[in-house]
Amino acid sequence: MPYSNRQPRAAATIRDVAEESGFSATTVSIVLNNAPLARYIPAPTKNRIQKAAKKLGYHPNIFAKSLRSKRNHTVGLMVFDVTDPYCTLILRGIENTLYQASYLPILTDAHNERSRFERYLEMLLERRVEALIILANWVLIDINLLADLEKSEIPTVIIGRELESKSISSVTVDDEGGAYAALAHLHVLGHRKIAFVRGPKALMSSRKRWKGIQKFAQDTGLELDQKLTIDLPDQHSPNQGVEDAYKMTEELLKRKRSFTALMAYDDMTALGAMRALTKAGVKVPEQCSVIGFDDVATSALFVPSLTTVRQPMEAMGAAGVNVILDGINARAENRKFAAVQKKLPSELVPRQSTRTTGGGL
Amino acid sequence: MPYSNRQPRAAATIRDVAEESGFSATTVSIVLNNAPLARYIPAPTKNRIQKAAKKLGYHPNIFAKSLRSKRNHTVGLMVFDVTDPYCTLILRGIENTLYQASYLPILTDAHNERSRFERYLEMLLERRVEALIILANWVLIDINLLADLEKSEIPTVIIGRELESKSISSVTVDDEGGAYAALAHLHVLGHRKIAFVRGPKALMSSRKRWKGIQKFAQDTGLELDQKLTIDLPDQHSPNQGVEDAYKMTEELLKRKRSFTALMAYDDMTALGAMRALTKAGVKVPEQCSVIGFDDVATSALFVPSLTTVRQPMEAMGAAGVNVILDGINARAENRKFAAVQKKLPSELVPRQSTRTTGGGL
DNA sequence: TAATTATATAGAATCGTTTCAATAAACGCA
DNA sequence: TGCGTTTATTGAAACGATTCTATATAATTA
Repeated sequence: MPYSNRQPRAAATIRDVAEESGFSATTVSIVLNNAPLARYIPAPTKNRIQKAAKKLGYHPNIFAKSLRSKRNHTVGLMVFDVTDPYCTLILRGIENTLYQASYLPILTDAHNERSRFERYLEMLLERRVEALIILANWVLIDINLLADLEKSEIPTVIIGRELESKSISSVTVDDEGGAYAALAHLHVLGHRKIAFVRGPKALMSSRKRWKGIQKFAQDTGLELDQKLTIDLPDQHSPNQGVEDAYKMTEELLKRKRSFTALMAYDDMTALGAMRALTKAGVKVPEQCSVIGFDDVATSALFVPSLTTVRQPMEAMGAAGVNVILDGINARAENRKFAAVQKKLPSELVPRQSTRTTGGGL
Repeated sequence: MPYSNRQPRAAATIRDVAEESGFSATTVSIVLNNAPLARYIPAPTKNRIQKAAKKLGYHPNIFAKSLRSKRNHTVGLMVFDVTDPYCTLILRGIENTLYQASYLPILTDAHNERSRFERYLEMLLERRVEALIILANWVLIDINLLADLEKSEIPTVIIGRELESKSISSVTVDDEGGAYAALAHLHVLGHRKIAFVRGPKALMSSRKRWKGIQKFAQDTGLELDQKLTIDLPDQHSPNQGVEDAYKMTEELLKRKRSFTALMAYDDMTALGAMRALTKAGVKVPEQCSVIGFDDVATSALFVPSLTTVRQPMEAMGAAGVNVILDGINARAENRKFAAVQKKLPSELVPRQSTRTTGGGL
């Protein structure tokens, strides 16, 4: 019968099972939860109770259960923008790892808005989620926001952004190393005149990547030409990322300073840059190599496919979950638990958009 | 203080607020919930209670609350594959609409696996979500699965797939009309020899789109060349979609039968086809126009950008949520509520990948 | 044999709310 | 004045589980 006009006949309670099986609610509870005392209960009793439970289609009322036990096997998941392609694989990693631990996430999306973040945080805390996973794909986390999180007093991890916090864990990729490797890749291919479309200065990851670039330059004596470097605006948002990069690259081209390779802040930026180059008649990779960062899904599909530095997104999601799971367990056992800052290695993924500077322009 | 070694001092209860304010728990409850009886409570009393609640940082225990009221303002959200780019905007629409109604979704991802679907469904029902939203981006929903859903007896909507069910609602795009419009677009541009990479036969949307194509052919006398039609395999999965389409298009090209336009089942398929065409030396759109369906994020970024039929994804998500919200409300007021099948219009988005067959091959 | 201890089960308290039913004062009006 | 409302507030029951404490029998040990 459709739910439309069904009489919501009360679901079976533990007392129904007690009655059906001929034992008390206490015994039923002990058996069904396999509580410590269950070891004193003989098999026949257990069987009868289990049979009764099955017959009645008994499912413990989770509210009652949580009310007593103060646990609900639920974590809060706050994304700053689900439509950012950077999120999806991380989401997958999170979901998958939670699944294995029989936890379920409540999904919220801050839309990169401060007020929305706060409202959602409040909602999640009211629901007494056991932990918080923040997927900080973008800017915006200022110091106060961090304070909000710290006072929440439940295990919290931020994925995708480093943090100076004693109580909040984080999982990030090795931005510095990744950028270093990317530049090394271009260098090995013979590129010396390299343009950079840097990320917004406000972003920690942007600063780290630039640090990696500087380090490589220092290590090898490569000259970083100021005139070939341009920054994305600070109020840059991930979805207009391509658009912004397009404009910045046009800007760059106007300077009439030749380069044989372009390194972009991230894949979206690289895609925008490639578009601008193509539009300007510069062939990629024949006349100019392009390299990105992240390895979002689109990068592999593009023509030419984009050489990039892969963030191990699924692994990052998984690592984040494991961190908070540790936190939850520590808490349940009344142990101490210190926040951890994990940094995962990146991986260079060479594809079609980069090649040796042979004929070059 | 970090949560690591904090004494989890009990949160304030309604009785604490009662004591602090000098009224009974009953009165506090009435005031704080603005229950009907609150109209008899004078302002000064209300103020004192509210002040006390604020002072103690009182948040009602949601488990206790749900235990009594049997409501939890939570819906189950089952996605068949989050990594499918088709999902993201729908997710956004769902999230946004739920937010406005102060509902929160529990996110689950079936990974296109039957067993995982079942396990998650069970978990969601155990948590007594008030409704179910299924984001069926892909195949796999066989008849039994539908039965699973029907017996759940809570408002349920499937987004992205039509259904013959008296108790389950659905929200879909007008596949037939969309495909009709797409073909019309090609036709207007002068294309007559048109190749089709059709979706898996098992998919309802695939069948509908083909129906739209047939209808257009019939209406205009356009000839559909069997030799220019090829099907994606049934066990097609969204992420290998591009790969599959690539192979299928190569297959098609081997037939050595000329065509000036190619219509793909969806955007991913179109992207794969474009790649194969480019690889084979066929220029898009100069020598061959390509059109997709869906308008996933990547389509606008591609070079050339992909002409496609946009599904109003955010609107679909929103519509789905509104359907189940109606169901929830009907249920709360003990009204009847019939499942609805909504079909939203699509929109043609002309971009660079299609043009008139002027010089053509 | 008596005193323990292990086994098997149940009654009652508890978790923190909401809500039913009750009570008492103040008010309106015949 | 008296009686029915309206206003203002509360104690106690209920929601459905878990768990503490108690009890009775059986088995073991001194």
